[in-house]
Amino acid sequence: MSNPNPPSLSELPAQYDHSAAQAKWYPYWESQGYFHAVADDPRPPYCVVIPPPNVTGALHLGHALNNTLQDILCRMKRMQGYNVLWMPGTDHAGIATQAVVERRLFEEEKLTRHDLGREKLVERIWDWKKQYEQRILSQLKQLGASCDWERLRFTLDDQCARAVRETFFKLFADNKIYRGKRLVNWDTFLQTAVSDDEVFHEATKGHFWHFNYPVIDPRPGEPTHVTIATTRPETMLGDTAVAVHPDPAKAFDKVSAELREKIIAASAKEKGELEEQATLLLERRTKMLPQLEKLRDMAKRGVMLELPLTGRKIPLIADEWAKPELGSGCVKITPAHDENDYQVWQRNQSIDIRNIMNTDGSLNDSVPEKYRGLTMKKAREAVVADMEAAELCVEIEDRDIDLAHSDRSKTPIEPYLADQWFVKMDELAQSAMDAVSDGRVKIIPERYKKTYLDWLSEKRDWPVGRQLWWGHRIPVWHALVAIDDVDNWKNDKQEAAKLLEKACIAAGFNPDEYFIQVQEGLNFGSKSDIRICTHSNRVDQFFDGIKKFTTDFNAGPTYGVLLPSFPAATEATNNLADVIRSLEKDDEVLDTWFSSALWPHSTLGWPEQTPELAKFYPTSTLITSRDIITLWVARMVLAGLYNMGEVPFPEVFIHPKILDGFGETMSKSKGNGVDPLDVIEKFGADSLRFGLAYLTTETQDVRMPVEFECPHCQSLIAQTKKNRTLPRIECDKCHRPFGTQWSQSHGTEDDQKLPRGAVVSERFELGRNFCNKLWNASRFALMNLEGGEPSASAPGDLLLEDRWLLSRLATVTDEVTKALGEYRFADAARSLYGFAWDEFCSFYVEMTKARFAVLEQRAVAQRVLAHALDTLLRLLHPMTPFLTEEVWHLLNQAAPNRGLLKQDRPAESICVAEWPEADAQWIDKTIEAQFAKFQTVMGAVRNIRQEKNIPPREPIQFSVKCDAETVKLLKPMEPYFLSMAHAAATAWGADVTPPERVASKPLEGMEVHVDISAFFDVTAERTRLEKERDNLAKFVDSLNAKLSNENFVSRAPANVVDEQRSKLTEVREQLESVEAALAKLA
RNA sequence: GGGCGAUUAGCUCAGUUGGUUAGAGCGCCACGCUUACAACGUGGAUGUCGGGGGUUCGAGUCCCUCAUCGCCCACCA
Repeated sequence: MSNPNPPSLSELPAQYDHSAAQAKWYPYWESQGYFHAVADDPRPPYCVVIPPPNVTGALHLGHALNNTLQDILCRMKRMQGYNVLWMPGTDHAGIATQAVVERRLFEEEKLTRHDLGREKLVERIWDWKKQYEQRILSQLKQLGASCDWERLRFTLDDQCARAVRETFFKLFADNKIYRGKRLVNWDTFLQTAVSDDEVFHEATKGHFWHFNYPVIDPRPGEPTHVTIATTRPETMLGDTAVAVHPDPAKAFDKVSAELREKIIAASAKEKGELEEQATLLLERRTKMLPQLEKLRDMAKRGVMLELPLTGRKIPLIADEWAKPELGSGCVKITPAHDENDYQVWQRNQSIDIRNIMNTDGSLNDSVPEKYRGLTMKKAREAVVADMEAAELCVEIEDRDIDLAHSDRSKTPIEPYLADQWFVKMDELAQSAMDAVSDGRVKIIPERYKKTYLDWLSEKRDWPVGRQLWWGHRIPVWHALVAIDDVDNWKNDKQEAAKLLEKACIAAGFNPDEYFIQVQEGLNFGSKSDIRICTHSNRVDQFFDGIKKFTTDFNAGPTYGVLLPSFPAATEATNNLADVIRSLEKDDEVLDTWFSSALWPHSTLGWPEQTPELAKFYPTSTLITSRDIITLWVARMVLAGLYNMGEVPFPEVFIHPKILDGFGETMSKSKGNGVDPLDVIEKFGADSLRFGLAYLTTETQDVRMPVEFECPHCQSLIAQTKKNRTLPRIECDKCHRPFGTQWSQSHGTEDDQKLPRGAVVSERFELGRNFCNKLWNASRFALMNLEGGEPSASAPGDLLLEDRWLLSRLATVTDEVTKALGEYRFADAARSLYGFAWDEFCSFYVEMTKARFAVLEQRAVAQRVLAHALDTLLRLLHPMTPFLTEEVWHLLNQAAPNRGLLKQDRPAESICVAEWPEADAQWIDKTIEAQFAKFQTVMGAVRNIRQEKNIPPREPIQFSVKCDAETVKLLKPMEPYFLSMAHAAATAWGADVTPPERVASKPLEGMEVHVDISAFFDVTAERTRLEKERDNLAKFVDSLNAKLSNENFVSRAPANVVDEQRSKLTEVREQLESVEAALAKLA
C-alpha cells in the first residue's frame, strides 16, 4: 500500500487538515504492520508496557500525556532501528469497575448485586468492559499511539490469570501468604468493603464522651474506677480491656524530651506556644503520675474492671498504646473495631476479641439483649442514655469529628476488622529497595526515589484480598478447624496435611500443582485454618475430584469444623474426612494491583518461557504518573524480581500531572476533566501531542485553564469552579444553553439532550499554529521542488546560508536526540519549535525565494531545502506523526531522491525512516556567528523602517560601515535585503559616510545607516536616538562600576574580566556614534 | 504531624555548572491580507525573579528564614 490518496501538489489547502491526515495514516500504518514486533527480529529490542488504563471510563488528558510520551519514545526508537514493542492493554480495576456497573444496575433496574448473583453480575461487567475498552482503544488510536495491537492484553484475561495463579501459588508455597486481620471500611448499606479511595471525610459535630468503668475489689487507696474517653461510645459493648501505659514516667519523659528538641529548633513565634505546652505537660505529669502508676501496678496484679451495661468483666492491662499525655491516660480496647486496638490484642493474647456488628451495621448477639439489632446510631443513643442513668458518664465534650462516609452509598463507614489475605513484604520489599538503591532501577526525576524507598521501607504487609466479585478469584480452598487440645492438633495437622495430599494425588493432581498450608491461631483464638492452594488450570474440577475421594475416609480423630462464612463461623463436629469435605473455595478476589504488578512479564507470556519473554524482558523503560509509584511501580519491581529474578525495567520516568486553571487535579467528579478527543477534534492529534510534549518539563505539574466551547457559536467560555458543575450552561455570546460532561451524569433528561459543549484549552493553539506553519513551509517547499532535477552537490557549492542551516540542523538534531534520550521532552519540543519557525521558516525559506528566482542558483537551494525539510520531518515525526507522514509522502512525490552529498530514495513511510544523525562535519560556529551578523543587520534595517513609520513595501536604501571581512560576508546577501526588507544596499566598507538625512544604528563592530530623506522627521529621530543613548549610557555605567570594583578585577576569573572590558569598549563606541548622530541633528 | 514541590511579564511556563541589560508562547500596542502561512509577517511595550537575611567580586540560580499555594503519606481513644 502506498500513499492511499495522493493529492496534486498545487492543490494543497492553505490550512493543514488534521482530521483528513489522521483518518488516512493510522489505518495505513496498521496495514503495513509497522507497529508489530516479532521475537525473532535480530535488531536490538526496545520494549515499553503501557500503564494499563482502567476500563472504568474514557481516557482523560493525563492519559493523553502519558501515552504521547511513550509514543514519542517508541517512534524515535523505531526510527533508530530498534525492534520496538509497545505492549498495549487495559486494567480490570476491580473496585472501581464493579462499583460503576453496580451503580448503573441500581439506577436503571433498581437491582443490587445480590439480586443478580455473582455469575450474572460478572457477566454484566464483562459487557461493560467490552464497550469501554473499545472506546479506550479508539482514543489511543486517534492519539496516534503506535502500540502492537496484535498483542493487546487485559489484566483479567486468561494469560494474565495464569500468571496471577502462578504467582499466588509461588508466594503461598513460599509461606509469603497468610491470613490476618485488617480494618476495612465497611459500608453497612451496601454491605461491602470500600477502598480508601471511595471514602470521603466530612467534618461533623460530634462529642467526646468520658465514661467511668468501676474497678472490681480495689484495695484501699486505689482508684475505684478508671476513666476512658471515646467518640464512638457504642463500641464499648465490644471492649475487652482497658489499657494503661506500663511505664508512665518514662513515657512522659520521652514526650517532654521530644518537645524540648522541638523548642530548640523552633522559630521565635512557635517557641512560646511550645513552651506553654511543655509547662502544661509538666503540670500534668505531676498531677497524674501517681494515679497512673497505681493503675499500672493494678494492671500487673491482674485487676479486673466491670464493663458497664454488659455485666462482663474485662482486665486492666499495661500496654504502650495508652498515652499518658492524652485524655485520662487510659484507653479502652476494642480489638474487633479498631486497628490499633487489634494490635494491642495481638500483643496481649490473654484478652478477648469481640465483634459486635452484623454485616448490615446492626449489633449482633454478642451484646446484651436490649441492644441487639439496633443500628450503631441507635445503639449510641441507648448506650449514652444508660451510662448517664448509671451515673457513669462523667463528661461530654463537643468536638468536630472527621467522619468517614462511603462515596457510593453516602452513609457513614464503620471500621470493621475482617479476615484478610496478606503478602509478607519484608524480603520482597527489601529486594525492591535494593534494586533502586543500587541503581538497577533508576527513577527520573530522582526525587521520587524517596517516595519509593520511604514507602517500601515500612515493609507493611500487603493486604491482597478484596470482598468483590470482579477480579482474580483467590485460588485457595480452606476450612476452619476448631480444636480444644492445641498440642494434640500440632501432631495431627501433619496427618491432616498428609490426608489432603493423598486426596489430591488420587484426584489426579501432580504434587507441584498444589500446596497445603495449615495455619494456627490467627482466627478467633485457638481455631486453625487448613488451606490448599493450586495453580492448576483445572481449578474448577479440583474439588469435585477431592470431595469424591474423601468419602472413602471415615476414620480419624474428630475436630470442630468451622465453615468459613463471613463474618462469624458456625461450628459443627466432624471427623477429618469431613474437614476436607468442608473445604470451600475462597470467595474473595485479589487486589487489582496484584495482577498489575505482573504486567511487564505476564504480558510477555510468563510463566511460559516464550520467545517474547526472552527477547523483550526486561523492558526498556516505564513511563507513568507519580501517584502510583508505590501502588504500581514498587510492586512491579518486587514482582519482577520475585518471578523473573530480574528488574522489569532499568528506568522509570515520572511525568507531570495536568491540573486545571485552579491548580486542582482534573477528575470527573469535579467536572473539570478534559476528553482528549475534544482537543483532537478541534486542534488535531499532532497539536495535542506537540502541546503536551512542550509542557513536559522537569518541574512537575502543568496548570491548564480550560474553556467550554459553545456548540452553537463556537465562542469560548472560561471554566470556573462554579460553572463546571452546572448541568447546563448558557453561552455568554449567543445566550443559548448547552450541556457538558456534567449534564450526562448529573443533569435531568432535558439537560442530557442538549448539544454538548466541548472542553478545550487555548494551550493547544501553540501546537496547532506550529503544525500549520510547518504545513505551509512544506507546501512552499513542495511547490518549488516539484520537477526539480537532482544534481550533484559538493560542499564548495554551498552558500553561507546553506552552511548556516546545515550547521544549525546538525546542532538541533543532536539536541533533540539527547533531550529525548533523557526524557527532556519540553527541551526537545522547544528546540524544534525554535529551529523550525525562527530559523528554517523565517530565514532559510525566505532566502530561497530569491534563489529560486535565479535559474543557476535553483539546484543547490532545492537540494538543501529538500534535505533540511526531510531531516526536520524525521525529527518531528515522534511528536507530530500524522502531519509528518502526510508531508513525507508529498515530499516523496516532489523529490523522490534526496540527500545532501549523496542521494538516496527515502523510506516509503516516515515511521520507518532512519532517525537523523547529527553530522559533526557541518557544525561550524564561525559560520553561525557570520550568519548572526547578517541577521543583526537585517533586524536593524527592519527596525529603522518600523520606527520611522516607513510603509512596509516602500523601497529604502541603506549603507553599512564595517571592516573588509564583513563586507566580503554581507555583500553577497544584498538580494536578501531586497526580498526580505525591501532595502537596497548602497555602500559597504570602512569609509562609508552616512547620507545627509539618515537614521543610524550602531551594532557590534558595525553601523547601519538607512537613508530616510523621503521620510525625515527630526523630532522623531532625535527621540529615538536619545532613547538609545540613555540605554547605552546606563549600560556603560554598570560596566564601569563593575570594572572599577577592585574585588571584581582581582577575584573574578580573568576571562570574565576581559569579557567585560571588551564589552565596555564596544558599548562606548556605540555610544559615541549615537552621540555623533545626535550632534549632527542639532 | 512527616515528606515533597511550587512562587519569574496580565496568563501559562523556560532559565544548564552562580558571570553581559532575565527569555518563550498566549494576550496587549502599531503597521501590513507581500504569490507558503492572518492559525501569518515586521516592529514594540511589559518584570523589586513571593518577603527578609546570609555566602560571594558577583545570586533568579547556593544556604537560612518567613509567607502563600499544591501534592503524597500517616494519625485523629
